[in-house]
Amino acid sequence: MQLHINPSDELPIYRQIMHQIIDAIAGGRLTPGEQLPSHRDLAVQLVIAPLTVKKAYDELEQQGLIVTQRGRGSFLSETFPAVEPAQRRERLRDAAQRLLSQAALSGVPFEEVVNLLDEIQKGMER
Amino acid sequence: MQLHINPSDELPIYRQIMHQIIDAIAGGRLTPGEQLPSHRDLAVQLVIAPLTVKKAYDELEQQGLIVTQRGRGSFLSETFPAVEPAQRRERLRDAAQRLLSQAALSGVPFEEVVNLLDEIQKGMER
Amino acid sequence: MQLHINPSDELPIYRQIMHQIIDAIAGGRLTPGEQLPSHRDLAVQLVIAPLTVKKAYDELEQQGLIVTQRGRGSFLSETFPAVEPAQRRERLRDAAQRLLSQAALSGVPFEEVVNLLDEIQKGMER
Amino acid sequence: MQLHINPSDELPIYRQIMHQIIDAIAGGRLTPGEQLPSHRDLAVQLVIAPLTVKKAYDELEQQGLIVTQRGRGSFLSETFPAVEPAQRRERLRDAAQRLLSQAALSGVPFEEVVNLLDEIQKGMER
DNA sequence: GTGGTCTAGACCACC
DNA sequence: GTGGTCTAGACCACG
Repeated sequence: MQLHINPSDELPIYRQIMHQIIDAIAGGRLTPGEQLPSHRDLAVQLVIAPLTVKKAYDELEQQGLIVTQRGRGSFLSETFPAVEPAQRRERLRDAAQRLLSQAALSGVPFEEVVNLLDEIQKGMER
Repeated sequence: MQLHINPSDELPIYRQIMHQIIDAIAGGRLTPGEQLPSHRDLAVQLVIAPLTVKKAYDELEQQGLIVTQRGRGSFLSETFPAVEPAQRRERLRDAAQRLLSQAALSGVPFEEVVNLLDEIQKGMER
Repeated sequence: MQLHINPSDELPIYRQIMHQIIDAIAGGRLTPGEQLPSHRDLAVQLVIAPLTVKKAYDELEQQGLIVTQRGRGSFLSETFPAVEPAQRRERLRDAAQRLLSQAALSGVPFEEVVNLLDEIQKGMER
Repeated sequence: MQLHINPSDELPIYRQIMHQIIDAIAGGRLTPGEQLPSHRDLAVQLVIAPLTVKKAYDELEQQGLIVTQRGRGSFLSETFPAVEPAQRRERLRDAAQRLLSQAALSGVPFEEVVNLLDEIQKGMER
């Protein structure tokens, strides 16, 4: 798994890590049960402090996406957490709303947004 | 214009205000040239510090979305700024990526996402 | 609110803090909406690193017991999170099981355990 | 004797083993003088490292709950050690405190806790 | 003044 | 080797 972080991004580093792992799961590039790199290794690879990676792992664990075993390592959950359907729908609507606002403000027509999504979707299935 | 802010949201209050104004523009609920409430009035309405509203207005002005005239008030720009096409595309792709990841993780199929967007789009055109 | 921590306890300091706050809520010594001391102040009071207190607050926030607002402080939630009844019952049974095992092994008769609980219960209602 | 361990529990595996053996003694499912499975056999059964089981046995031996005879195996003590009454009382009070806090936070009334204990107690006497 | 993030490094417990 | 905790201190963003 190859992660890229940008220290000068507005988003905190630990959240960038979280997002990329979440995206990798969603895109099927990480499979359930798979072992993640140790937080120390990943820290070396990304040239950041180990605690920063650990914080990302900790939050993912609290969300139920990964499981950590002392002395063994961190692993992707076998079963992902069930989300309240109502809340899920609500959140998705928010995100969709935001996407369309941004597109409209940038002058990108609705059709192009759908095309863009199609394109990304195909990339994620790879 | 009715705004809703959530002080315990991760997003800073001033950014919540910015987003909602931007969304209102994108959705056509605010029209070019229209006058915005004074930052003091809006602060009273939202029960927050006036400085916080002012910061939101300041940033929007810097982005060229609103124009402030001393002694008269703040107004929506008549002409919205051209955004760097490459950057615009990049940002939109990020937002789209995030939307699809979220959907995939929640188990919402791609088709439903497109349906959701369709639905929202129709609401915004109203 | 007076907290006492024991650095040489087996339980991590941040968990000792969590437990004591949870106990204070359960015992009604902290009321919904009440502001907690800033994590820096509490750190000074307990003579530990601020990050350690912050970690306790962070975990409590993720559990929905407290709410944090940037620049304002941390507050007890107005509404405590609803726990899955099944899971709640399960956990309580575990804890009860452990208590009785411990008592039996120490040779404390069942009646005395109930007396002890009575006594503590009265203390918590104060 | 059937043990169940959970590698992703916060409690170390060796302590999980200790607790379950202690609980089995307290509940009368293990009788004084009885032979325990060899640490290797138990390790195979639980699919964990033999060293981990050995550590549990070692600690139990140090506490005087089991006796190990070289070449013969490990056995439950015939006489359980006397625990410092003050310390015993202190520990029990802690556990009871925690139980009541948990119940109060979950909205379980005191009477139900006592009922739950009654129920378990009857199960243990079996 | 508040919380939010990050660092560099230490020490421990576990497997 | 792994994760778990804690420190002391820095810098930033927010209200």
